[in-house]
Amino acid sequence: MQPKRNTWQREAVRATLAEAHGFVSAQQLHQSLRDGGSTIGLATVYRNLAGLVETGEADSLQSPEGENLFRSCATQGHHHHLICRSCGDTRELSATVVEEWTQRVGAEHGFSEIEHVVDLFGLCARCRAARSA
Amino acid sequence: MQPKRNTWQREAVRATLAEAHGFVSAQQLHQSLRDGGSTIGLATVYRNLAGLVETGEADSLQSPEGENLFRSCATQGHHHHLICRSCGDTRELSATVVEEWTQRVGAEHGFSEIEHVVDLFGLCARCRAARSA
DNA sequence: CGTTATAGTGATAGCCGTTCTCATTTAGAA
DNA sequence: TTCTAAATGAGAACGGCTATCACTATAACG
Repeated sequence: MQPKRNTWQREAVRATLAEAHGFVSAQQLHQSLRDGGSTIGLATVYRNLAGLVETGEADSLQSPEGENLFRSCATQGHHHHLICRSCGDTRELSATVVEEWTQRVGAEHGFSEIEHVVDLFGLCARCRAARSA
Repeated sequence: MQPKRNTWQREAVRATLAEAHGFVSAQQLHQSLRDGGSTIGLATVYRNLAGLVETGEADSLQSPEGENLFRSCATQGHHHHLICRSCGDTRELSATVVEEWTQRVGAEHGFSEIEHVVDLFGLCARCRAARSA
């Protein structure tokens, strides 16, 4: 276990991430902080985000454009997301079915160290209503 | 409909992609072509790959590292992939379990038009053996 | 308290995949 | 053959991210 010091930068990243409504990019987060008067560096934002992901305090996923997005995580442990492609609203999902399936399929093909990307994008009820209005 | 001309470059990309065993990056494909004596440019490889994806002749997905990978598509219609992160060898999967799960979860949360990204990355038997040797 | 070792920081350079630019080439129609 | 614009290719540019390294400040210890 590496030593971890408490810095105001780490806390600032944590706080700003928590304030964000959905998934945010590291750069957006950095900009928010700078806009708020912080002198925090971009590299530090990246480092702390990576740290938060490692400890399970934050989630990360790739946007379809290949950018890494982050979100402060409510649920501990492994889980997936259902994301509204219109408003970005996110639901956290746990999916035993999927976990079992990945393991089984991996084993059947002789693959090990299975990593899986399972994210659902859809249109939430509110956005669907708004669109048809 | 935009005009499409037939160039030897397009055909070369198609052919080399078909020869590849699994998912390949644009850069790898370009390198293969150059190694084979072709004078094709990198930008052209990118352009033609994008074109093939658009017409459904090729699949594309993001690796966990954020790189775009391409593959000439055997199965028509919706399917998933199990990909060796070392050699790129790929198995196409159909997964009724997963399809059902996505629909159910979407409905439970009032989401519609569910799109899902489900791709598995692992280490195939051959690469695992090679690594421990 | 003050001292001190070192984890953490921040500016910036660098890396890597991808896209853009633009002069040149060439497919395909006339 | 002639013509025109789609397509090409070399390299510049771009954007996200990581590495570097001198400096700062946390927190353990005296």
